[in-house]
Amino acid sequence: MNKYDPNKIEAKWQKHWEKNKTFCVKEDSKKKKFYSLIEFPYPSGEGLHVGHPRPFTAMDVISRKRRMDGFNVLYPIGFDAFGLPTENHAIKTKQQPAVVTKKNIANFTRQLKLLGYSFDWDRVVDTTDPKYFKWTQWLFLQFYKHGLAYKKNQPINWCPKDKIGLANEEVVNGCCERCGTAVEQRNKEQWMLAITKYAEKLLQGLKEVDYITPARVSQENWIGKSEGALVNFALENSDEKLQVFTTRPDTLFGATFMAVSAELAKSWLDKGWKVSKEIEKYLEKTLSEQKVLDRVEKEKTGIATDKFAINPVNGKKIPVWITNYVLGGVGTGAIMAVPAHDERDFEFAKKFGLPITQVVAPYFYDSNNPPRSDKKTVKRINIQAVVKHWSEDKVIQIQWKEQPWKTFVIGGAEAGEKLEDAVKREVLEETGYKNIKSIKRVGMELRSEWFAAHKDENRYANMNVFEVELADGEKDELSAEESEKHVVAWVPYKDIPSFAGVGELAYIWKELNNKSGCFCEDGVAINSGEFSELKTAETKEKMIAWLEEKKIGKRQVNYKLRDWVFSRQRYWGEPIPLVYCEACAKNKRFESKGEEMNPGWIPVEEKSLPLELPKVDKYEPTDTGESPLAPMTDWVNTKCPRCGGKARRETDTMPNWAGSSWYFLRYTDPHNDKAFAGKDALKYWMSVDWYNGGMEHTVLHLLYSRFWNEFLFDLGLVPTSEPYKKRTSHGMILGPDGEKMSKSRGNVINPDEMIEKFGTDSFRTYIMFMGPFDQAVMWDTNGLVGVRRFLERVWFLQEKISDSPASANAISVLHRTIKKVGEDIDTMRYNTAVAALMQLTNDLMKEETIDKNTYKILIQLLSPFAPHLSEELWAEYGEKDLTFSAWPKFDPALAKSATFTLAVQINGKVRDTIEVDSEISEADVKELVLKSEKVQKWLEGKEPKKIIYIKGKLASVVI
RNA sequence: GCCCGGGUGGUGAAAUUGGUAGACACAAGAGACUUAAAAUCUCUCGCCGCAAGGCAUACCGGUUCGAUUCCGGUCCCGGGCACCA
Repeated sequence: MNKYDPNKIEAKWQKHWEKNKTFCVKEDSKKKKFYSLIEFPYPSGEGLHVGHPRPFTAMDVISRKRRMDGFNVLYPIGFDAFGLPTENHAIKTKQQPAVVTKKNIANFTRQLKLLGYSFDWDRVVDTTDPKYFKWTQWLFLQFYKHGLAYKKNQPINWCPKDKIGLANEEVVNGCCERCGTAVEQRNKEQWMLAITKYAEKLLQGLKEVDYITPARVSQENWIGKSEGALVNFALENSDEKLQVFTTRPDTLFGATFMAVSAELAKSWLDKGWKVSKEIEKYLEKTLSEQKVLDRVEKEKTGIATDKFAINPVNGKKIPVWITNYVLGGVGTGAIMAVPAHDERDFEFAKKFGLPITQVVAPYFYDSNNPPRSDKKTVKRINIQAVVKHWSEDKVIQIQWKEQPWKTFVIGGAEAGEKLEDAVKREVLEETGYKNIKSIKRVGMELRSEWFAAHKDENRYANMNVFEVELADGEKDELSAEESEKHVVAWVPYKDIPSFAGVGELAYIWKELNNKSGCFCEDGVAINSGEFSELKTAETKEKMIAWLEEKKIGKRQVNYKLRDWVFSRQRYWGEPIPLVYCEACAKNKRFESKGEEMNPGWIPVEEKSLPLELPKVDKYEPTDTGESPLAPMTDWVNTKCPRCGGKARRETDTMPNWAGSSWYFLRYTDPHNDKAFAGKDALKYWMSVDWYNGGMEHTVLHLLYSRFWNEFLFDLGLVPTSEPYKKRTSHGMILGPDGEKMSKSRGNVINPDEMIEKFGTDSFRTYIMFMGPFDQAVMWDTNGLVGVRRFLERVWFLQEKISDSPASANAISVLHRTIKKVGEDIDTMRYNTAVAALMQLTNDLMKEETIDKNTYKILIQLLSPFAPHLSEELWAEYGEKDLTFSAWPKFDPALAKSATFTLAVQINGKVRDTIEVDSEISEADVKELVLKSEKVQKWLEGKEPKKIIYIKGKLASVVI
């Protein structure tokens, strides 16, 4: 046997796969397809980062396993190569970005090939290749023609360092996502894509796909759908209305003031509203503060005005305030403030002494004693008292004798009785304590419903909770009647959450500790006229109906999602293929919706695509925010494709996200020059069966590419509305110090070095073994040593191969491993899959000899992780095409072992283990267990109460 | 603040319809082989204890014969969103 020499083996098989085009696929209607996708890398000058191989290897393992499962697998690769780092590097080194890109792609390709991935290298795409971006431009024109692209002058987020406009999504905490520089607001004409038109579709589409929860949730949050109502408030002494959007129309009765944004107030000023000097000053200050984009929560400020609004539901006059916490760009720029049920309004009302009116009561029903539909319901006013000890940190717990309840002091208020008096009376009656120091309300008035078994009726209570401090321990004897019903106990304050028997316990506990005084959840309407005692959902519906009937409001759906700023003022991106023609603007002869919306903007003719970038020496970004293409008059001045007259080109380029919004479609037919992809290819391969990528792309890239795909689906150009069936995400690989890898920290691991030292197979297997795939893991080169040892052992096992049949134990372990590895790969639990393979290998090492068949199955199971070593050994034993060999079949009968270790528990603790026959009967187990010396010892001659037998696992003796 | 994750040996981590906590690896220690080193192999390895046994899955309580797993509460860490009305 030769020594295991990974470098030699790996080079050999990589050449073999390349020469034979093993992983290049064609559409084959006879075979089921599987399309696995990774996010194509940005080919930076740094070369491959050790983070790349984690998702790449993971999906390679899946792809290789799917091939062995009989699927026709497409696993493509490409390069997302437009973008800032390359452009900046090119500027610095005085090269053409195209040249730099080419070099970087070559280096990435070399590195990726060293990793032995089963990519279809015939389908490589490069977003900067004119043959590719011809279709990116063509697709943009479809958006344009269908009226989904429009030009808009609006403040944009400008990064002064990168000299580039940013989409809202690219601004993080008021700073540039890429470089961290504080973002400024600038006015600029920008091309926009109307992604908001697809908000509902993008939201609904999430229901039919299998995305990991965080990915789905963050998309939902980003789309930010909220349903509610628009309500018009009449202004006193004016014909004007003040319109607000609210998601809580059910709280209308609780609106005690109006809050408007500074922007809205300013617009009133411009219309001639006369205000005091103070208000003028306040507006000026607030507006200038809001220009600075910082997302940190500010101290709430505000100023009262001379305006009053009329609350349409109760005719009450309520003041209009200008505030800084209502934003101009959100909703209508004004709100109705309901301080009892909105934290922000609450905070503001407290600060300025504005009235707070409760109109929603927290609602609870006791799930242990739910109201019964066959019993009558009695309405009552109730009180509960949390009675605190005069010197210790304890409260009274009433322990009921007839019911399993442990409650506070609880009772009813009699007709006309003041609630505080009821509290005093009940405390005296139920506990005997006489001297009360203070009584304070806890939380709000609430509603509670339960079945009162002792009275055989349902109770619907107007419940009021009080905190009662005793002055001292002086008390009366309890009446015989009371002491028969319950026991009075003092329990530690912190044990309150373990009380039982009241539905509202959690609410009381929260309010006791955090006296916010504001309730923002659903409940029951109170103090709301005809709507009182209705549940929140029902109140909303009825209120909207009422508003619509009275013509003072209507149902409204809002989305947080904003349209996509699609212009960039940089060189290294796809030119936007539009020209501006003044003559055509005047003629008003529009050939598409886009031209109607953007008069004078004429699409470049499709036959003249791609519109390439001019090759020039100087393409630095400008400080003015103008595109570097703008001064290139030779390129800019052109003929109008419509009228032949003078025209100039759009000088903005597309954002980085454009090319990556449809690359998965191009992979299905990458060389097509008649269409972005052929219908048959799309029909066969789409949609992507499994897409793995970084969490950082779950909002932007995922949303944008879904948007493009859904738009193309509506045009009938792609076969499915959702592009990805399944989406998963990998955790980050951290440096050996547990920090994010970065050059400045000096904790960067170079994959080339690792591969040279340990071999690709060890590297791949280690990356899969490191830890749970979806969690961040620390790099540890020592771990790589361990994996290399494992592969050495697999290699060494050849020595043990003989003609004698496999032992029963070996067969059993082998079959359990077949099951485990297959299942673990399918669910991305790679770390335990590798552990199982190690276990099997260790077990086989202990065998005298092993048979060839067992060894070959081990090789197959290992092959997705360590394909080179596996191919070499597979060939060694006279086989061909490991890639397409059938995945080993699990046989449950063979996986069974003859005996198992029975754990014997006594009162839940393991006291003994006995090796027993797998087919042992329950009766035999019980007999055997009782014979055990250890059990005898613990029993001390007594009879066990019972013996529980869990088949194949354990017996539990209860004493 | 809200929404997701997560908290288990010296380290990375295993363990799901509730059933032997620590699989698999790393590190460490002891030994074998060797002139020596590396490599390899064997053994030990949660904590306390000579042992019997006790204590251990962030913490407190509950349900259960039995809880890392289920329920209630508390604390801490990571990620995302953040005056969205």
